[in-house]
Amino acid sequence: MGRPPCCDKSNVKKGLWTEEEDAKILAYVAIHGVGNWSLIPKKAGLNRCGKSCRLRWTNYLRPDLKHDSFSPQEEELIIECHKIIGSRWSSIARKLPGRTDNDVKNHWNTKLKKKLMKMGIDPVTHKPVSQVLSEFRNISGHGNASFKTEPSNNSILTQSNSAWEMMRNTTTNHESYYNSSMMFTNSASSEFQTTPFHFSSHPNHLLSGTTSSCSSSSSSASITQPNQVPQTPVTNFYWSDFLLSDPVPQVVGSSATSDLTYANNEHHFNNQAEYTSQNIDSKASKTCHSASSFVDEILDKDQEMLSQFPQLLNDFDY
DNA sequence: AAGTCACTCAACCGCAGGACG
DNA sequence: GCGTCCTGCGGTTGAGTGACT
Repeated sequence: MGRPPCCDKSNVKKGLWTEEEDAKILAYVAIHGVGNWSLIPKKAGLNRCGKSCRLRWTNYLRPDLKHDSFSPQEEELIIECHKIIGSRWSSIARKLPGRTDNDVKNHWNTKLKKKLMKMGIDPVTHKPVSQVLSEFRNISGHGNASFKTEPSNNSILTQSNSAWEMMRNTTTNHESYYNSSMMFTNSASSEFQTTPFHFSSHPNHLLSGTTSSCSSSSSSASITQPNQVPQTPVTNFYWSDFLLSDPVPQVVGSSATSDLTYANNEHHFNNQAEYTSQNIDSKASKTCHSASSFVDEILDKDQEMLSQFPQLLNDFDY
């Protein structure tokens, strides 16, 4: 049976909105306010689905919306928020007054993702692509011929896409992978970490739109070059090493650690976003003591699974 | 000038969760 | 506890447009 449609699809108009339709919604909302969108089309004299009306209002007609392009500061905040909470566009949009989740999502998919990939940063893990590729070779055992090609400057995007696709294909449920990744501390995997990016200490350096910003990075932004072998050799594979290296920008000179509650604690995320924008060292001492044992348990399970199902590693077919 | 391609973004779709009776 | 309705959300689609051949 399934869920009944929200409206008679065959009798409602679809597609782009006309000025006249916009005017009808605006006029109705001005008098009655928003709410009960299923009734609004009828009351406002629109041949549209209520859901469509709500979307048009929230994404375009709302008076508090900005319609200009994203500023570098907004872009940096999106990237930082995405690093922390992933593709929770509505939460990210709440950090950007006048922007909708649809705006943020579109901007990420069309601009920011490509910018990061051009800079050699995997947009999913926010880690250097070379590191992701290097680690992935360890998943597949002793490497695979298709990934042994030497990356050139011209192949950064291709390499990035490869890394991205590998992550997607390897994870049966990408969202669960991502959510679980948010729950980890970096403490257990710090042995294999490269130096994290410091967004806040270098405003806009990520967003200059050129790869030169990457190559000219200072000591505080020591991202691994796309065509460069990671400085820290990866000798073993750990799932935890695929996870975000640090959900918050690391404070130089401190032992800032992450927190287990990022993914599920909006309040905490708000604090972190403010923290990010202000670059203050207020949470450096906030430590989660259960994190290591949690990661250890995951790793133990991982080893257990591999010992029981060794053929899993052989099943990858790239 | 015409055709093709790539990109952007508004809009759609289906699912999940909360409120309510 | 269950069903229905409404709203919010994230992923995806496709029309429009400009760049390129």
